[in-house]
Amino acid sequence: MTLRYALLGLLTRKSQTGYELYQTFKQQLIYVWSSTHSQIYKELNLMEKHGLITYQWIYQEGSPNKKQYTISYEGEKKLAEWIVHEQNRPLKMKDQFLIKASSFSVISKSEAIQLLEEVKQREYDVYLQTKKWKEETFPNAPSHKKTGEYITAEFGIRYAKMYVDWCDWAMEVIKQADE
Amino acid sequence: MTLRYALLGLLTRKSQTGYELYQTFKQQLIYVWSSTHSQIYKELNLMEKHGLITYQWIYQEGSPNKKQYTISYEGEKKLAEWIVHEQNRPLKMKDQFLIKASSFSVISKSEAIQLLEEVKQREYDVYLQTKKWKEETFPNAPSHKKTGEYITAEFGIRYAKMYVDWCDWAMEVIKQADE
DNA sequence: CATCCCATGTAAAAAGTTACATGATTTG
DNA sequence: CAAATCATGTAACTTTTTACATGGGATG
Repeated sequence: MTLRYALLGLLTRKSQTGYELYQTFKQQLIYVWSSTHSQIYKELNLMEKHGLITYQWIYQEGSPNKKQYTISYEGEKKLAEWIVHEQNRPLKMKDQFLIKASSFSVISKSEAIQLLEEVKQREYDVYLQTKKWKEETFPNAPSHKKTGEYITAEFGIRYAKMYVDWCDWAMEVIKQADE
Repeated sequence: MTLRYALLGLLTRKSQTGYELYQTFKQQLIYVWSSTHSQIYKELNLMEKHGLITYQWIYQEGSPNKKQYTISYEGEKKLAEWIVHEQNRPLKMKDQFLIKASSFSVISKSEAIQLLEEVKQREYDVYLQTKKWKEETFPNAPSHKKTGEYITAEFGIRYAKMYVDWCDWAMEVIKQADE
């Protein structure tokens, strides 16, 4: 059910298509919630049937037509209710690389360092990209209306930065460890 | 399949039961990989059938009997192979609270701050607990044999610390935001 | 006296992933 | 000329969650 509220939340920012919502998950919310386009399209159809959102077809020449979704009054009411009253659940992480890292003792030091180098690069790219987006989108701290977007962007930046720094630290630890 | 290798990795540290493995996921690996006991018991049974692990019953009086699993040579070989050659997948996060945070504009500033305060406390507890465990378990940087455990513990500490600091920052942002 | 801990499992339901499907336009 | 982007969807499959099941011992 959380996906439903994640989508409702994004639709309070502006009316948008399933495709755009998916892009936001991939680009701005990787450290918040992950989803796939097939899941999002399915959920949007259900949400529309439940009256939480409405849509209108936008006809385009050249590009495929698209469905622009708008949150309903009912949807906004349910969202606010959920945020305040739904019991908090612990986060769930699935980080394949950290599973590998937790077993670094079964591979060589040089192989471990190479894997860390690759992941560091990946996280550093995310860091730069998210930081750039946040600085362009919010040159100053925004009003309460945009706080949600602002603070989650900052979370992403801090997460990626923490990951990069940890990679550097871990490589040093491995280099200096006794065999 | 990643759960399988996560379990194999933990079994390289020492022979242990499904129950103990589940405790480790809950306590030491919350920011790495999450799983449930039902999934772990099922996977261990499959892994045993595939010859990746073996087990022996340990009979106990008073407490229920338990199955102690040990990684096989085959299992260790498959694990090392997987770590080096399995293609890296991007991490997948499911953080219900950050979904709520991303929609803070639909609730009041005071409600948002209360939610942040609760989550901050939760993360701070994890921070203290993980830090204590790491300092007790590794008074000094360990040899390569224990690097995996050491660096993932450090990751957990840094993650929880980052989360706590971000909560403080976010509360300030919300307090100072225009309505 | 209720709840938690230990310890293992099964079964049903929900959520999530991957592959298939279409097709014009743009980019390298 | 291959691949990526835009745009939506379905179907099969895998993974994950939740509930059910058992039962003694310890804790509050």
